[in-house]
Amino acid sequence: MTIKNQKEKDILEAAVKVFSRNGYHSSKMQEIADQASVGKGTLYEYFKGKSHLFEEMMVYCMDKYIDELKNGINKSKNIEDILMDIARFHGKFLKDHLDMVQTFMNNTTNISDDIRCKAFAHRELLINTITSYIEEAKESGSIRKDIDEKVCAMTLFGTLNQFYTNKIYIEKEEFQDIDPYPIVDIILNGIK
Amino acid sequence: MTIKNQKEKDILEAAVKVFSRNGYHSSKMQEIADQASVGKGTLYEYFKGKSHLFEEMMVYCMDKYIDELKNGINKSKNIEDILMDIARFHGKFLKDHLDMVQTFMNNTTNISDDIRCKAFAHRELLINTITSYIEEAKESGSIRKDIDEKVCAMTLFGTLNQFYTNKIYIEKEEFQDIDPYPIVDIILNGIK
Amino acid sequence: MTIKNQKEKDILEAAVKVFSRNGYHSSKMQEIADQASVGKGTLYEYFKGKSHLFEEMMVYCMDKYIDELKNGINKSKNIEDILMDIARFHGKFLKDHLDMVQTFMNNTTNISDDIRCKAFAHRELLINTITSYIEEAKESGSIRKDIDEKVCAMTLFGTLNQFYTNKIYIEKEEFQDIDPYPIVDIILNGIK
Amino acid sequence: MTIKNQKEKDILEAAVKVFSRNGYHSSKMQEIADQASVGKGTLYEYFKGKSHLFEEMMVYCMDKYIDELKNGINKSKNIEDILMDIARFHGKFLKDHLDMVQTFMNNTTNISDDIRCKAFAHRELLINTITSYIEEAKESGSIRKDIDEKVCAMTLFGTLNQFYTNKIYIEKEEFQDIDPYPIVDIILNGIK
DNA sequence: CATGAATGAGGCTTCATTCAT
DNA sequence: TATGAATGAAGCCTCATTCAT
Repeated sequence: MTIKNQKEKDILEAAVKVFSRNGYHSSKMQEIADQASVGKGTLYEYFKGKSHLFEEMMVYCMDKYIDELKNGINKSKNIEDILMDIARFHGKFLKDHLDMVQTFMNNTTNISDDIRCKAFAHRELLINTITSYIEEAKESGSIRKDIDEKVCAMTLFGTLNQFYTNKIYIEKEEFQDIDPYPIVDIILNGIK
Repeated sequence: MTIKNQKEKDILEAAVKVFSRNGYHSSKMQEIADQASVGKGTLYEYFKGKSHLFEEMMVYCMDKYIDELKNGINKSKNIEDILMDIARFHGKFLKDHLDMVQTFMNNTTNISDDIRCKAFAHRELLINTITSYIEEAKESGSIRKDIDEKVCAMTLFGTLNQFYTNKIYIEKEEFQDIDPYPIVDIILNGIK
Repeated sequence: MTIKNQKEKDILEAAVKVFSRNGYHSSKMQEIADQASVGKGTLYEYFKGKSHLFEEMMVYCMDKYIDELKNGINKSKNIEDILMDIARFHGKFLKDHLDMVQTFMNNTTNISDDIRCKAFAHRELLINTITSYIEEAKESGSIRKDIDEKVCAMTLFGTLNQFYTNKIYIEKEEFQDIDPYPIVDIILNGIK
Repeated sequence: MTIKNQKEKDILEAAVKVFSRNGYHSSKMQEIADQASVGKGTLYEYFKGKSHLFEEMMVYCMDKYIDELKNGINKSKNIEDILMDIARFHGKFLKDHLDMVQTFMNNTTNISDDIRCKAFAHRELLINTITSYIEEAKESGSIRKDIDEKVCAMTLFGTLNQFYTNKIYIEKEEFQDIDPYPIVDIILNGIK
């Protein structure tokens, strides 16, 4: 997907906001149109329908996440710094784009099989990006050889989501105040 | 919630199946009624409405999960065995009640604020149950004193979900074939 | 209609209360059953269905009204006393059976054509009863010979309803405090 | 309420027809849409829901009645002419807008308390308009000083409704053939 | 006789999508 | 290209009625 023009981007940003606020089914095309300051019909000039808009929004979010992740991580660092970077990046990304990420993370079930599949594929892509960092660290020798890098990425990713979701929704903490070190510590050193 | 009679249980089991298949919004009361082999009106004899049925189903799932978890874990074992037990239990529970757990794990966004809150509260309860196991292990000295047991529980829980979700939806593996040891290994020993 | 037994009467009295409170469509069979302290199914032992129960209730009310009217009016009195008697009786009947009369008066439109016709027929019967009093008074010479007794009855009846409805619903007056003399005065003496 | 455009008016006119035919509860939104030759959804573009449409229709009828009443009565006439004018107007209005008036007059019970209150308030407004005519006649000396003008208005109004309802539904007379003089005669001169 | 659990037809309402302007 | 008025399919829920006990 290439963003054709500013209006398409406006609609995507509006979609991110609205879908994030309400989830897929509770979001109305009218609300997205209002948020984007365009007419309802205009949405259909740029996107085939609601589910298409949702998918495009997911891709848009994904790209943004991965782009920013790539720019935010300094590969030369050691594994501990990399994990902390990823964790902090995840936190910062949540802080800046909370709505996007939450939408992306949570909208897996209450949508059609088709969209659900695409969502999983996107999530996979994201995990693969993290996996590649682990892989490099493994090759450089800073982590054990017998670690499956994908399992490791999933551990990190799943934990971060669980952790931040909890902090946000249950403990109502501010992002800047959340210290991801306990998680990184467990992943690095184990609990034993 | 106490289950008054068999029909109420039938409806709950049907609700679990249908909500799990389609998520909250895509599930139709008619479909749940069909699945339970009762008339549509009968649902309303037992539950005030769709959202009420969903909530009751969540509680029903939670209770089942926690009950079975408590029965499935032998507390006298060492921490490694406990983690493997929890992991295997999670896997077995997914195998037996895949639909329930997935519904419970994923329906967080596309629902009303009210239901979402309850869902988070239930998830919290579940994590607390796992936390208590970690706590005991910590007290018995089998894990480091500086570990936050809740962070540890979240790490385990988030990872297991991520891991199994991936195995099921992406890699299409059978539950009995999934070995959770790599995850337990990371959590126990770290990746370094 | 002859009232078979006490239970049938209980149901009719309950129907009067409930239909009066809520009108035809907002009254539920369950509520009538509760009010009569019988099971919902029992209603159908005595009445074919809701509309049948409504009709029977109307007849029951009508009979009660006419019976009480006949007993309450002393025919030997002069026309002024008769009109005041009818007015006061209407007032007292409203006081004692407000619910019945209001139901009877107002449920003309929001019901099926069939029931509506019966309601009109009942209303006609009621007006005819009043008409007969006017007729006697006309024959006894206490009112003008050129008065159409039915128009007179309708004037009285229509006015009383308008008057009492207004007092009850708009001015919230108590029945015993309502003096119908102004109406009787107008009908007797005119406004000129 | 200001009528925004022709379509809103079409819907209101359709609502008048349908509600009049069937009453509130037996009228279906689909039937109103069909009568107005619009889609069912269009009703909801103009009115929040069924009860809102009903209320707006009542106001629409009221305004129409009062407007036409004000234009149809020549205030300079004596009281007899005024009463005959009001009676004939009521008859003509019934002839032209039978459905509206009947709906307005009869839908008092089978509706929610909220709507019922509004209906009473509207009826009150209508009676007040008639009252004002009586008041003027009283001030001009053409009727007795001891007449309560509101009681008089209610007498006229209640009687006309009773009278015309009877003629239409029981005697099936045509409007143009109904002579309201007998009523006016009673009100003017009394029955004595 | 009496009951009330079970039923399903029917209606209000929502909202994604279309299309004339 | 941009719009938003119009649409109608679809779903939740109510409640009169039935019937097994």
